[in-house]
Parts: sequence; structure tokens; C-alpha cells
Amino acid sequence: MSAIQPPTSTAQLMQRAEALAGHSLGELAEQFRAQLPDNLLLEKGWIGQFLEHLLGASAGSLPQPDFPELGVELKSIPVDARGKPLESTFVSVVNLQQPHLESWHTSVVRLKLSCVLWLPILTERHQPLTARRIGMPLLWRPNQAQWQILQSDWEEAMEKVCLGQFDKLNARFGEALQVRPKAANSRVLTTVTGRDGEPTQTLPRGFYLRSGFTQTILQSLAY
DNA sequence: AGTTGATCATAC
DNA sequence: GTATGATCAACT
Repeated sequence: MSAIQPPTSTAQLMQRAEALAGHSLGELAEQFRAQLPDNLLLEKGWIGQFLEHLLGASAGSLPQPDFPELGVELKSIPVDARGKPLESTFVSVVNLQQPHLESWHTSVVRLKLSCVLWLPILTERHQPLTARRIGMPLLWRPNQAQWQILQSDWEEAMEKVCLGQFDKLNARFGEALQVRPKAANSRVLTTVTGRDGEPTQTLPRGFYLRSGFTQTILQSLAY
């Protein structure tokens, strides 16, 4: 795959993204000489990483937006024929080690969600990767009500971390932003501080946007 | 059928 | 192990 220069403006990024709309992953893979994986199960993040390349993203695996100069985060989102998200959206890992050093204002969650370029992937169950088409991109900045929900969810989760309540740090909390495991498997553990200040181990977690929240974003911006 | 917990690839 | 990119599969 040839290297693609980072976009110099958000407008240019949007132009690039709009140019992808309507094309199938098969077409784009052929055009850019990329090798589509035989099995998405074995490379779950392939589509997202492919689109990053096509649009010139540069942040790599750093905890910052995909386009640092523009402050724009790219999210590919599988949607059905009605435009409904099929999955939740991973945002970032949860800092379980130093939660007291975290604040909402400087959090990676706030940084990444300040401006998101949603790129819908029209997806049907069992549909081959090559046949899936890119939808129209949407640039989203949270409104005041959305920010309030996100901050509230984030603070609720981080409070549990600060208190060492890792048993309560599950997917049942959070109106828009939920916490779920984020690891290679359930045997992966990370060292944290427990309820009584003692070192203990727990499963790494990540922040995810619930699909219902994402659905309202996509629908409100579609008109 | 929607949600929660589990899992896969890769770079460093 | 921790960060990125996510989807799968079991459970309710």
C-alpha cells in the first residue's frame, strides 16, 4: 500500500472520506493493492486500520486522536440497511493504575470524542468483506447534552476505579459510555489498588460507546 | 434480539 | 503488559 499524506485540513479530510462513500471494500482494496483478510474474525480491526491508511491517519497506537493536527478521531462503524449500528464503539482503555491523576477535562475519552469522523460500513450478517460498502461520512462534535452524559458516565466509572470497586466496573453502568473488558483474553490481568489500598489484580477495561447512543448521533446528523 | 463479557491481530 | 484497531459469542 502506498503512503498517503496526512490531510492538512478537516475539509480536505472530509473530501477524502466522501470520495470513499459508495465504494465497496473490495474495490478499494484492489485500487490500493491491499490484501483483504480471509477471516475478519482473525483481524477484527482490519477495516478500521485500512481506512486510516486511506485517509492518511498518523497517530498510530498513541493514546490520541487519529489526526492529531486536526484533533479528529476516525471511527468506522458497521451499520445495517437502516443505518443502525451493529456494534458498540471502542473509545480508549480505562486508566486503572493512576485514576486519581485523571480528570474529565484532560481525559483521553474527552480528547478523542471532541470531534469524531464516523465512517459507516454497510454490513449484513455473513456478508463477505469485499461486498461491504462505505456509507456517507459524518463529522460529529458532541452537543451540550451529550457532553453532560459522557462526563457523568466517565466520572461514575472513574470513581469506582478510585475506590477500588472493580467488581462494580462492569458493562451495566453508563448511559452512553460503558466499561467492558479490553484484553487479549480473560486471563490477562493488570495490577491495581484495591478497596483497602492493597495491590490486587483485575482484568483490563476499556470505555465503549453504547450502540444506542451512536445511533442517535448518526441519525441526528443524517439530515 | 439486545446486552455483557470474551477474544483476535499488531506495534512497541 | 499496554496501547491501537475492533467483532464475536454466550447469556439474559
